[in-house]
Amino acid sequence: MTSDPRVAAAAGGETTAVDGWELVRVCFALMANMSSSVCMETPHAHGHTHGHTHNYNPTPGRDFPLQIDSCVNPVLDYSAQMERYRSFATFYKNSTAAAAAAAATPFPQTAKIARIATPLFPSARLSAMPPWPCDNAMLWGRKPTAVNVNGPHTHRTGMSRAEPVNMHMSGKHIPQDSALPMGADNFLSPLAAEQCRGLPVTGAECMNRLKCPPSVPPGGAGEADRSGTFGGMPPLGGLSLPPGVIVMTTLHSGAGSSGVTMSDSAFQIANVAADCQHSGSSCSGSPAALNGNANGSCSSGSSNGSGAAKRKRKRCGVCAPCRRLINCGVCSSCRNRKTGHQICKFRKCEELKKKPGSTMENSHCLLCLPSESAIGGSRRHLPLVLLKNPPQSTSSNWTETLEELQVIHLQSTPRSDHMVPQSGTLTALLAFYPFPSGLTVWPV
DNA sequence: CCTGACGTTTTC
DNA sequence: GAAAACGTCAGG
Ligand SMILES: [Zn+2]
Ligand SMILES: [Zn+2]
Repeated sequence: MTSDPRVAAAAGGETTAVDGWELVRVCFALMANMSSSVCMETPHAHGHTHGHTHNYNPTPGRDFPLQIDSCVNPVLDYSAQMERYRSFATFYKNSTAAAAAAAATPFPQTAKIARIATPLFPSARLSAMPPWPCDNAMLWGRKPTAVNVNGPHTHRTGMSRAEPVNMHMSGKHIPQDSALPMGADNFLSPLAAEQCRGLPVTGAECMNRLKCPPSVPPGGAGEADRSGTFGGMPPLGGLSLPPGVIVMTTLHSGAGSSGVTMSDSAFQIANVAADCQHSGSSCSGSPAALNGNANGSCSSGSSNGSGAAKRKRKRCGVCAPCRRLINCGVCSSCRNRKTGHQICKFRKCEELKKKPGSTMENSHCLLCLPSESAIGGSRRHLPLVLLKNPPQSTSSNWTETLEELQVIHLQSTPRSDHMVPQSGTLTALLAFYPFPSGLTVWPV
C-alpha cells in the first residue's frame, strides 16, 4: 500500500559492480516457496507493507510464473514478525557489543570458504543462549584461488551468463504456498530433520541434532572433503546469526579476484539447501548427484541406492534458440515431431546442446533454487535482506539498524552486481529463512 | 496426456 | 563419426 518513494528509488534497479561477496550461512534451511520476483517491503508501513513490488521479466516473451502475493502477504502478522526480528536483533546487539569489547576484529575480508570451528553464535563465549536453536554455521566467501567445494565439479562453465538485472517492483506478491512452512511461526524455529539433512554441516554440529541425524556417513568422502575445505575462517569477528541467515557482504579487497569462484561457493549453498527442500528426505535430486557426485551432502536416509535420479535440464531461456518462439516446421526435429521427441533444431537451447554435466545449471546464480533457474522453473530464490550497516566488524553496532532492511525477492539471478547499494554504505545482504515476510523494507 | 531431454541403437 | 531414430520418462 505504500508507495514509498524511497522504496521506489531503491527499486530503481541500479546496479553497481562489486568485487565480491562474502556469505555466511548459518544452519541454513530452505526456502520452499520463494518466487522469483523482486519484491520489496518497507518497514515503516506497518500492517500493510505491501505494495510496491515490481516485477520484471528478464526474458521477453516468456513469462515467469507468478510472483504474486507473497512478499507482502498480509497473512503474516507484521507485528509478530517484527517481534521475532527484534528479539534477535537485540540479542545481536548485546552479544556483539560484548564480543566487540573482546576483539574488534574486522570482518574477514580474505574470505575463504571455511568451516566455522566455533559457532558463530556467541553463546559459547557469552554464556547466553541465542534465541534460536541452531548454532552451526558456515562461512562462505569468495576466494581468489579455487576451492574445490564439491569434489569433482570445479569447473562450471558459463558462470556469469549475462542476465539483465531487473529490479523493478510490481504490485504482485510472491506466493507463499508452502511445501515448507514458512510463516511467522517458523521464523526461528528449529529445522526439521529433512531440512537439516543435506546441509553442508555434520549432524553432530547441528543443535538440531536430535532431529537431524548425522548426515555424514562414516568416511563419506564428499562431506569430508567439504569440511576440509573450510578450515580457518574466523567466525565473523564474533558475529552470530540466527539459523537460516545468510550474510553476503561485498568484499572490497580483492581487486583481481574472479567472480566465478564466489558464484561457485554461493551456488553450493543455495543448491545444497534447496536440494533438500526439493527432495524432501532424499538427496536424489541434488546437483551433486546430477554431476555424478552423488551423495552430495545428504544423508543416507532415503536415497534409492543406485542412483541419482537425474534431473532434467531446462533450457536457459536466454540464448537465441530459446528466444525463438516458433518451430521452423521443416527441420528434421520438426518433421519428426511425433517420433523424434526433439525440439525444433532452431529452438534447441545452446546450453542443452552441450553435453550434460559440462555445465552446471544455475552456476551463475547465487541463490537460485536448483532446477529453478531455467525457464520453466519457478525461479525461486532465497530472499535477500539488505543491511544498511553490514557487520563489518564486531565493533560496529550494525544491529541497531537491523530494522532498516531491504528485502528483496529476486527474480533474476542474484549475482554480485545485483543488490548493490546505490549509494555507498550498503554492503551486506542477509537472507533469512523462513523469510519474515512482515519485515519492512528500508531503501538503501 | 504432451513435450522434449536423454541415452542407446541404427543408419548413412 | 555424425545424424537420425527410437525408447524411456521427467515435468508440466
Ligand atoms: Zn524446426
Ligand atoms: Zn537456451
